[in-house]
Amino acid sequence: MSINQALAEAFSEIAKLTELLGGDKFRAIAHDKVSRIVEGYPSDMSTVVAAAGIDARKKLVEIEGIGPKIADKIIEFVTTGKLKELDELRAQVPAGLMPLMQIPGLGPKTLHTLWKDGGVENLSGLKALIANGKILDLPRMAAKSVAKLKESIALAEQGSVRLPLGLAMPIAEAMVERLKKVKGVTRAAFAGSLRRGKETIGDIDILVATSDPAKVGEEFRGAPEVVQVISAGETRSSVRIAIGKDAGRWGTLDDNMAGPTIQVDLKIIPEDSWGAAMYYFTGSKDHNVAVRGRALDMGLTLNDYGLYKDDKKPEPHKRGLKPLASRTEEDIFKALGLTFVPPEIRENRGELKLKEAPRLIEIGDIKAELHAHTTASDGDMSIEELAAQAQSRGFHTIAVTDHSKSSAIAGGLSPERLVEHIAAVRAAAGRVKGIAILAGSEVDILADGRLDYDDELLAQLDVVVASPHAGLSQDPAAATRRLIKAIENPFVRVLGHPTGRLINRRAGISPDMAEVIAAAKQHSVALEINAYWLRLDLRDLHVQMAVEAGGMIAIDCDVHAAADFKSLRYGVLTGRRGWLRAEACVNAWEPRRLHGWLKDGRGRG
DNA sequence: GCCGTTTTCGGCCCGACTGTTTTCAGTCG
Repeated sequence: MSINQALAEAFSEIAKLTELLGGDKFRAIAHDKVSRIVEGYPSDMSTVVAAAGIDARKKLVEIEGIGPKIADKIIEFVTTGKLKELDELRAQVPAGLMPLMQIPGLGPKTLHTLWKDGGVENLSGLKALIANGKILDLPRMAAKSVAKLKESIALAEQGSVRLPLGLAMPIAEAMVERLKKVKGVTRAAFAGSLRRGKETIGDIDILVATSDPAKVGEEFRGAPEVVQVISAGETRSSVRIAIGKDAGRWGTLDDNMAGPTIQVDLKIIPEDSWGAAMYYFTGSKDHNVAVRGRALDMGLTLNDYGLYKDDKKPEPHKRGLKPLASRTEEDIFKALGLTFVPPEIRENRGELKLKEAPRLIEIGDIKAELHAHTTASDGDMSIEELAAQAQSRGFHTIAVTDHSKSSAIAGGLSPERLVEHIAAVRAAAGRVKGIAILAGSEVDILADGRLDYDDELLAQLDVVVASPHAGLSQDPAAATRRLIKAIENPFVRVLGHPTGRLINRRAGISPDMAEVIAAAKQHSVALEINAYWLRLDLRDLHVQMAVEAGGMIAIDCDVHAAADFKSLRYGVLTGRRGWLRAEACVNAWEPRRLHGWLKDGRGRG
């Protein structure tokens, strides 16, 4: 786990413990906010502290949301690996109590009561209190609440993990399409972290504008995959749906891939408030809080119905007040004097200070695929089928990059077979017109950083994608050396799925990304965003680091079958989350520039 | 615990839904 991740978890735990102990709510919120800030911070906090030396405290306080006390805690954590405050808080709470906060509907107040008045110290204690009926003696605990709690416990015991983007997106799109067909519906769309393109999704938010809210609600809650109706109001409903078990290329989901259910929220939106609602429910939370703070500073108030003059009274939309903006997201940004920013970068990481709308990479910009497999290794298309698929997507270049010899399980090519394969690719390139077919290889980076073929063989290739496949549990320092050594090989142009992580399955290696990015820039190597939704590697934060450092990015689908080209959208979303522009993405370059760079490393304009 | 061209103290985003209540607390997003 990265230091930032560890810090984020520590601050989040402090927030939860503070709430549970009945401490200051806003103190808890402040820690929770810092948890998200640290988690999303592009450089390691240990690096920040070390680089600033004696000025570490001053440096940290410059980060919005971090004050002197939090700064000291960060310094304490990165220097000692511990937080005294956290240890003290933990000592006050039974260890078995904290996991109960995962139970939906069970918040800090209720848990506090269960603990102090009901004597509950862990899950079995809670179950016993329910079983013997004594839970009914506690305040605000009657039959319905208890029944709901029992149901929630059962769901929590099944475990839940965030759903990978590539599984959530098709589910949401299918639901939106179905709701669009309901009579009276004028608009339907998904919002939330899915719209922002996050790599994993906690729940799906669907917004609908309709003349018949009741009918949409019924349709939504009555869908065949619904396993639980959590709430059912006039304008909002929440359900849990079962998730299909098809996890794409790599077969059936294992238990860590996805919870058996995911929550889906439906919001019925007045047509006039569509933009305000989309903005509100797209988030992120921290972006929303920052924007609404700005609104308040301007004497305005923003909710999911619109932007209103602030008269210090709640629910302006119910009192007949006319909003200053509400119909489109653009209207709201404009009325607040902000530059419109697309959903993917609404994370309160500097986007609100932009003077000009960023032109981020789009799917239509991608004109080349540099990472694809054929039947020669573990793909299921021939060279020409692959080329035809790429051509049908309007690409000018497709690189054939089958596995190297060490990836035996993926049918990696021996040096002799690679020589034959190169000839086959060149022959196909001669026959197929209208697209450049390049001879390449996805070469394993061995654990010590050596490549799987020698340089004489690599020299015969048009494209070398170097990727780590095995030895993914090595320590960060070794991983950093490994990747940098591969980058330094003069024939390498793309570093494929740099960490080897698989979302919800394995962490992969944790190299010092700043060093890897600097080396890649120096040697004119592009870092890949592997678009396959299980990988999304580089991840968004590292893309942003690379972009800020002036590095190059490749977005590749790691094609094994024709359907894999559809992953491109997830790679592009990840790029956009990292503020990537077409200029820095080699797949968006014109043929001459791309091929020139592949040949001699000089492609940067 | 953080933050500040109305504030260095007193705020801190805002509303829907539920269940237990007779007017609201708790949870969630």
